[in-house]
Amino acid sequence: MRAAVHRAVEELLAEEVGDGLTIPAVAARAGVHATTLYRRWGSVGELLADVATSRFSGDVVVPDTGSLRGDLQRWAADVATDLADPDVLALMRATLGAGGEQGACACRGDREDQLAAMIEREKARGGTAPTVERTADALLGPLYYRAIFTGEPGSPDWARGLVDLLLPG
Amino acid sequence: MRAAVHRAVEELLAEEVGDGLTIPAVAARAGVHATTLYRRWGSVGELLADVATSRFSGDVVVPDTGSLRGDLQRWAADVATDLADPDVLALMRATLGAGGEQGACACRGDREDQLAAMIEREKARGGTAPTVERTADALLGPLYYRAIFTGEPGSPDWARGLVDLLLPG
DNA sequence: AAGCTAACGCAACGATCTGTGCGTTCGTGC
DNA sequence: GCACGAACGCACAGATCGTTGCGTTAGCTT
Repeated sequence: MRAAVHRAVEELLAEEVGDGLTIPAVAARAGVHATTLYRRWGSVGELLADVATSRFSGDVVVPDTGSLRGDLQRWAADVATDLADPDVLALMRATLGAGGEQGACACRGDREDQLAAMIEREKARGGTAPTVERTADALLGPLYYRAIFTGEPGSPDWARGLVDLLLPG
Repeated sequence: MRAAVHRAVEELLAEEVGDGLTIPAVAARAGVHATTLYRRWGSVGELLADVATSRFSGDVVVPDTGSLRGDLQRWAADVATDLADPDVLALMRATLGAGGEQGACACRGDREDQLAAMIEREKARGGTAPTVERTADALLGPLYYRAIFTGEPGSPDWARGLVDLLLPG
């Protein structure tokens, strides 16, 4: 039932409904009653934040290639591929608009945690690594900026190039 | 009259109305009739895109300090200060959600053009400069990412630090 | 097995939004 | 001076949304 609602939201977003993404519309598509949605989520914003949390958490596995550079390159390419999906873009834009602060953070998912995991692993290997903050600035910043604010999301190759600009050498 | 509507939109956004930003609400605040807004803009999304275009175009003057590093540092600090305003944040989030692709591009305003102007000036001086694309990745990316997706917009000092990471030396 | 709580379906109401037709006003060009 | 078109105010109607109250069902505890 929760799964049906989530699927209905993603389907409606994929159909360019724009501001037509309302509780009754989602309920009709999911085959449940609008009352249930009002009770469980209360508003479109909270529903979208919930969908975004599910969508952006755990969908990208943390790679383990043996080196920080390899890990980050693979991870950045995966994120770029994910952000290139128009449906994902529509979900993020709608969540940002209706979900406020909570929705915005939901769009990040656990991606900064994934960065922290890779950096921690490199340090455990005895290597040196930039801070999580700087890595987020150099990778997540451009990745999300291009996806959201420009019509052209970055390619996986371009994402890999970001890693080369971040790491020395 | 157009100015009154724009002011009404910004006021309502500053009041955390959330999804209560509707055409009738804006019309009542601006002292005009909703019919006029429906005819001129058609939807909240187009209205927000219009407001965003006005807000994000020409509000930051291109500095001229004599060096590319100085120009970029000053410009980045100005943009960071601008993005730290909660009202600006609310406007961007609402525009992203309701304005679709058009609204998203409106949030960039002419900031990439400003970057291009500074880079062009450095080249006219005979100096070397990174491409506009890479500069946007290194500056606009982190600036916008932190403002939109995290609750903590970057400080002007942090923004200046981004320039040092971009330029060699 | 009986009771209880939580969750969902259902119907109805009030409020709000979206869109249309008509009259008026203001500015422009002949 | 006069005709014309664009823009706005106004009132109204259809449609949709958000909310409440009640009945029913499923699952869990005792």
